[in-house]
Amino acid sequence: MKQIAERFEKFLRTKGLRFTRQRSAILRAIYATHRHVSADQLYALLHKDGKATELNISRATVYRTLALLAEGGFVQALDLGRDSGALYEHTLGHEHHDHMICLECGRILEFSDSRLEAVQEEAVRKHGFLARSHRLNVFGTCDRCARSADEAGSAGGAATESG
Amino acid sequence: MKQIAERFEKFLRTKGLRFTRQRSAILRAIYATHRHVSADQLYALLHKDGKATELNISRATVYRTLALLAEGGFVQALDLGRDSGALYEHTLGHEHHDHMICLECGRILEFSDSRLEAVQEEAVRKHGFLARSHRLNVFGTCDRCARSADEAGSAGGAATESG
DNA sequence: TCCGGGCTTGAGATCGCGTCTCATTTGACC
DNA sequence: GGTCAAATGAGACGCGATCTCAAGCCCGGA
Repeated sequence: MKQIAERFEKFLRTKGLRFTRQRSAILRAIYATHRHVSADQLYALLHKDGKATELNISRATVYRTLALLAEGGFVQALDLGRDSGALYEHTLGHEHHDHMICLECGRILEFSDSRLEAVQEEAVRKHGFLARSHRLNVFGTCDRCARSADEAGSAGGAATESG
Repeated sequence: MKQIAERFEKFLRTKGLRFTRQRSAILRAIYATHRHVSADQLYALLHKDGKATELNISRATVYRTLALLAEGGFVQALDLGRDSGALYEHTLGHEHHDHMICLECGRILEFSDSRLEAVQEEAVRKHGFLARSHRLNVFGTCDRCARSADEAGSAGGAATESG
């Protein structure tokens, strides 16, 4: 965590920006959770802990800092359609991955497959396109919901893990 | 086109809904263009042609109809992050495809690759996930922009085709 | 230590997409 | 023609996200 803060600080300094207490708090907050959080959830988080009392970070600052973090590659936005706000996840220490979104329970699962990357890259290059990044979301039913559907509605099913 | 209208009509009737002039006009409008249009662009389109004068379709109706069209699989929404509204494209007569979005000129190109689908499906299934649909957007530089960058800024580059 | 410029911040206004409300109109069936 | 539910239009509304701007804070220079 400390190294990440240092990297963020360096990133900011390079751009002639400052590593303020607010930015530090927001960075720590998003690296403290392993779920996908929206800007507002993050805002709420920052106000639940003691951090709020002394800092009272505003919504605008949360959004501004998230934009900076995204620019520096410290977090990544994740769009699931426009019914809900954008979700963010921290990236450092996590390989690139794609997302499976369960339409039943809303869980967001991560997965990755190197072949997928390779095929993608090649398919795109055939069109003379130079890929810089991509976003793959698969929508469907997660294992847990599929199972509980088989059992004709027994336990679980409405979890909200990681999302 | 006529068959598509009939299919949409049948789709509506099945749901106990009506195939009105407004819905017909919106269907025709989105099938008349081969670009990806936003709800508001569609609204503007409907007001530029003669259709507007006699029908004067409201924004609400455009959104409502697009939702119906999407539900019936006649159009498909395409999310490119939340900086812009959702874009729609008609689907009948078009195979499934993914999108390459040029970050320089904004062009949206379509591509598809059966291997990609296969690998995707398999990768997801490994996790016990049952895929229902997916959305793959690749961001980068299109052939045209890459070329004009090589030529150190000669012609073109700012096209807005199909998006 | 004091000073000044400029980056940051907070609070609220504002924007923009999309949805909702509701009175009115329209379509379909009798 | 009559009836009733679906559909529409105009505008209000909700909400995520951004913008505005005065006040605050950081940091380097004197």
